[in-house]
Order: sequence, then C-alpha cells, then structure tokens
Amino acid sequence: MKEYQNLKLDHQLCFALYAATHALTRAYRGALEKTGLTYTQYLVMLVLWESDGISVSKIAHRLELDSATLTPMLKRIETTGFITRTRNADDERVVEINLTEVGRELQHEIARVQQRVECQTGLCNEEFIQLRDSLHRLIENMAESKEQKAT
Amino acid sequence: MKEYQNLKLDHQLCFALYAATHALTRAYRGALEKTGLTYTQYLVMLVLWESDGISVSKIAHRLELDSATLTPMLKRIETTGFITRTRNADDERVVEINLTEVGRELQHEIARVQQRVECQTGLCNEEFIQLRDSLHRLIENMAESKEQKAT
DNA sequence: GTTTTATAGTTTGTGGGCTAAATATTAGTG
DNA sequence: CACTAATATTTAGCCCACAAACTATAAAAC
Repeated sequence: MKEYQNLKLDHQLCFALYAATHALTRAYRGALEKTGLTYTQYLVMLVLWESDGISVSKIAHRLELDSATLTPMLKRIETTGFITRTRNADDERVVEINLTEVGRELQHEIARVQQRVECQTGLCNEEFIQLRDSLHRLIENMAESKEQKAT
Repeated sequence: MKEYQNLKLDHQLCFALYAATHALTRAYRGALEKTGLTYTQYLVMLVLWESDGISVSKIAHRLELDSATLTPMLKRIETTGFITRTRNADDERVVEINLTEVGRELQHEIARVQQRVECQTGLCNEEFIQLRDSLHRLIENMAESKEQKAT
C-alpha cells in the first residue's frame, strides 16, 4: 500500500486547527460555566457588546453562522436574561437583539475570563498576533476561492 | 460604558480559530460529499490509514475526542462499508476498528481531495508550516495548563 | 392594485460534540 | 469463589451547525 505522507494526521493543517479550536473551546467552557453561557453564546455576546440592537442576520453574518443556528441559540440566551428579542416595528420581518442591563454588566466579568484563557494559550504577544493574522489571511483566502467556484 | 479592546471580536484568537476551522470544514464538506464521508469521519479515516485495527479509545485519544462521540460516528461509517467493528476476543471490553478493502482503496481518492483543499488555503508552504507549528505549540501549552489545574 | 420576487426569520431533520450515568467485562483481593 | 476496583463501551440529554422547506412581510414588476 502506497504511503501518502500528506495524509498523516500530524501533517494536516486542518487537524491542527480542529484540535486547537477544541482546546480553546474547552478552556472557555470551564471558565464560562458560572456565567451560564456556552462558548458560542459568548461569541454572540462579543458581537452585541460591539454593536447592540442589531438584527439576527447581522449577527449571523458577523459570526459566519446560519440564522437557523442562531434562532434557537438566541432564544436560549434570552431565557438566561442577557438579551431581548423584539420585532422591528418598521419592518416586521426583522428581529432585533438588545442587551439587557444584566447583559451589559456581564462584560466586566467576561473581560477577566478572556484574560485568563488568553494566558493559558502560553503564547508570547508576538506569536499570538502572528498566529491570529495568519488565520485571518487563511479565512480571507478560503472566502475568495469559494467565490471563484461560485462564478 | 468602558471599552474593552481585548473583547473586540477581531482581536480574539479564539474567533480567528473558530472561523478558520469552519472555513476549512466547509471546504472539506463539499469535497468529501461524493465519498459519503463527513469531515469528522474523514479524520477518523486518517487515523485508521495510519494504524488500522486499533481500539475505539485509541482513536478517541488520537483525535482528542470522547469515546461517547466516536461510538455513534463509527457506527455510521460502518454502514457506509469503509470499516468493521469487532470485539477483541482476548479482552471483550475492547472494540477493534478495521478497514475494509473499500476503506483502504478510498485513500487514493481522498489524497486528491486533501490536495485540492490545501490549495484553497492559498498559503505558501512556508506560512502553512509556520501556522501549523504555532497551532501545535498552542495545543501543547493548553494541555499543560490543563494538567496544572488538575494538580 | 394585484401578482411576482426577494428578504428575514423560523422549523425540521441529521450529524457532531460534550457530560453524566449506566452497562459489561476484566483484574485484583481477601 | 464472592467482592471490589478498574477499564471500555454505550446510552441519554443537551447544545451547536447545516441544509432544506416553510411563513410572513416587504419591494418590485406588470
């Protein structure tokens, strides 16, 4: 049987990404536990702290998620009391997501959680930034190659 | 309201990882479609091509997944005909996973799929390797900080 | 002004991933 | 041999992600 070196698990970028994402997600899961947020819900809150009162589809676009994923998730966050969901009066197709007072306050606690997990990565600031920027280039490139396929 | 620069979505390493993983996963989803494998099932096959006939828990350890995640997944792969699941005769606690002939043959086709997706990342070889190695360091560091917490 | 067409969001069904708990088998211990 | 501990697998229940189908509203076309 021919040996495909490129198929070795440890040579794969995709597996490195997969494993790193899981490692970070697990770290956040533990740290977020007492807030009642899951990791993905935490990402939604990050979006809202940057731009409160936006629509479901805007959040979906920002996080590159499907609105079918967000609808049930937003409902769960709503039950925890951090956000409200209201139909826009001018355009009743649109559902607006707003932070509650509790949701805004949560930001202070989360800032500490974020700090802690970032430390756990054990990367110096330089490598942290280099890694992040490489990932952004990768994301950009993947988006382009997807567009090309569409045309 | 105080502004936490570190909480900006685009400053977060975790979101860059999250988005990059999703982008790659989506690319693989499309490319793997005609084989009938999902992305995670593809990872399992990579493990098996490296070491056929290992136990469920060994696969779980290699992919850093819970065996509770793998059991239903392996059953699905089994129905597609790429693997078999058999209890070890000496120690009936253990379930061994073996490739079928079709499963071994699949490797040739998958090698081409892998090549194609790797191209879509648009990274030069140098950056590819640098990124992958940074991720491995991150994974390593996260594992250490988890151990420290346990002690 | 009524009929398309497009847009925003939800629902449904499948696969993946986790935790906690249940089950089954093997290995020790007296 | 019975009792307990350890290991491996499975089950059950929850959340996330996506595709496809559906509902409701708004905008465009005629």
